[in-house]
Amino acid sequence: MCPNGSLGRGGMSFIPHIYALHICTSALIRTSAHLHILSAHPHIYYFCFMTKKVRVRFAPSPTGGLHLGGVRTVLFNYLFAKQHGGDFILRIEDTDQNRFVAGAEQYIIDCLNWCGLNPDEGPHIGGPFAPYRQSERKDTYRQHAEQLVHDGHAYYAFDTTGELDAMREKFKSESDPQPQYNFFHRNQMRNSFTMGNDEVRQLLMEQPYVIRIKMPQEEQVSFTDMIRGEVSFSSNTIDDKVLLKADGMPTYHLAVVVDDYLMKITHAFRGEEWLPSSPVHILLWKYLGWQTEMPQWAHLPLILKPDGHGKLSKRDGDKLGFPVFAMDWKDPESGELISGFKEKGFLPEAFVNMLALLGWNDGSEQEIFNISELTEKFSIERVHKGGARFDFEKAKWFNHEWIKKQPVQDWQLTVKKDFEDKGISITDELSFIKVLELVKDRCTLLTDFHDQSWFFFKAPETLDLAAIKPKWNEAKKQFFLEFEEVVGALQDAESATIESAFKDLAAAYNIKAGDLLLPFRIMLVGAKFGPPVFDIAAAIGVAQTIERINYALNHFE
RNA sequence: GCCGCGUUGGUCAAUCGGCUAAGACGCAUCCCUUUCACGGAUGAAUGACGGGUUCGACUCCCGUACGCGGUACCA
Repeated sequence: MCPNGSLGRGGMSFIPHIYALHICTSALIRTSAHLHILSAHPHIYYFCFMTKKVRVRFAPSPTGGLHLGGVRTVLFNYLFAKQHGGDFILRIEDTDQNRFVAGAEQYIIDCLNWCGLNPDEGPHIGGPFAPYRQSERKDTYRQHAEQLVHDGHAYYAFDTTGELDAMREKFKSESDPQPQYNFFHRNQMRNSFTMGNDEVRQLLMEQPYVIRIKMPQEEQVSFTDMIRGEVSFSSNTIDDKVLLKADGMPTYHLAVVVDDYLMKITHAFRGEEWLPSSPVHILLWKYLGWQTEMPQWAHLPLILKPDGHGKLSKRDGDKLGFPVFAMDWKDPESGELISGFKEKGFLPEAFVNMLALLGWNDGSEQEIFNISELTEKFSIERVHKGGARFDFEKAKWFNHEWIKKQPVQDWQLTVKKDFEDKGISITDELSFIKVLELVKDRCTLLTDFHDQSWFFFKAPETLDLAAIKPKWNEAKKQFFLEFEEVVGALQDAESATIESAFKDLAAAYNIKAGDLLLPFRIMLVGAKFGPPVFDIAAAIGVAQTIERINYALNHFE
């Protein structure tokens, strides 16, 4: 399956892309890291194979809650890693000190834990490539940025925000509404291209500066995306991105490349929003001299709003009545609470299953997958290119399927907690489980259990009198009065025993049992819903049944 | 504006040139159930548009339209 030592043929368009990674069975698989830069001049391209352990990472910035799309990115990373016996790393990209939000990192870790997608390495558990927080690796980035300057691939820039704005304003035109800091304009800015060495040295000590990548002119930067195939960009359309900010922190562009290299990442999966800046990253891999180690890229499709346009954002969720975060997130600044799937009543298995099927399927008709089936069947090349609209109804369907599928023991504690929060304390675990078992077919969310079964634990106070009043009469009243005695004298309180006693008595009264069933239900439940009445009567017991009949009889008049 | 990536029912989607175009969610009708559900059955509903290539195109190519993303000292 994984022949050793074979090399790719050289022709530019004949490079065999090694997609079928999943066919390899050993933990060590062959990966191809290749990059080809098509330039006007000598075609330079590299193509090499190496054997190494699969390592993937999820690299969120701790700026708030963990979004659906984020969890799906985690999932795909996780599945790919586990499928290949590789490692899944959590790396915190906290390079923007302005957007840092306290508690966000722990929240992300908690979400991953709830989903069962725990990393093998990360800031909370450490690992051989620690630290895993970029803010703690600050010095590393500068060193590489300086190296790029030294090699002529980057330069110092001293322009202030005001000067940048002025430049953009000055060159703005109909055909170029957003002028870029690039080969065309950089010669007119204040940077180490336009200034003498002495002046630069002087300024370096005196004022803040950034390091920018020097984007080449007229170069096609192409790479093979595991999902999209060949993707190509002209270097002309990309500006000289800032690599190192004035505060000494790297931007994402520098940090991902440096860390992916240092952490020996073999496959980099991220959202599609990164596709346009991928040439910057590819060039950086090349300029830093690491191209043979470059990971294989896969840009995941976005998850879109159910209606309207654009990608799903936290605002849509609460507006449309469904969560967009994995778990409840309370913004420490504003105090705003944004709801999560966990608290909404989702099973983590269902949440993960639903996410996996949003943009991926295994080609069969199967829709319900557990994590080990997903791990076995997942393949990155079957991930769709186009974005998927999120449909909360379908998400609920997944949850319902999982509620029916999972043993009650797995989630009863969650439901118990929900009951307690709603004022019902559970004392008898065993009968609680029986009740859950009885009503689970009619619950799509864990929070539905309360509404579907509270009457097992508490007598109804208000009764739906309108449902029985029109057909209520003295004969029925007499029936129930006598039924109280019959039930009290029963040998056992099994559902079937109660049922036959009920029907026998109905026959004796010459009333159709069907005409008595609804009143009985109203007596026990208060309304027209719930599992079969005799099951309810059996569950609440003889004494409680009699009590409820009595209470109702007093209210039916 | 420019650059990139997309486009099969309302939504998620199968299809790798042979289509009378799967399946699921949702919706409708019926059956089951003397409640509400579950379950079962049936039904309505799909290849953006225009050109090529081909015996044959949803599938390959080119345009157009539309959507999305990017165009920051944010990630």
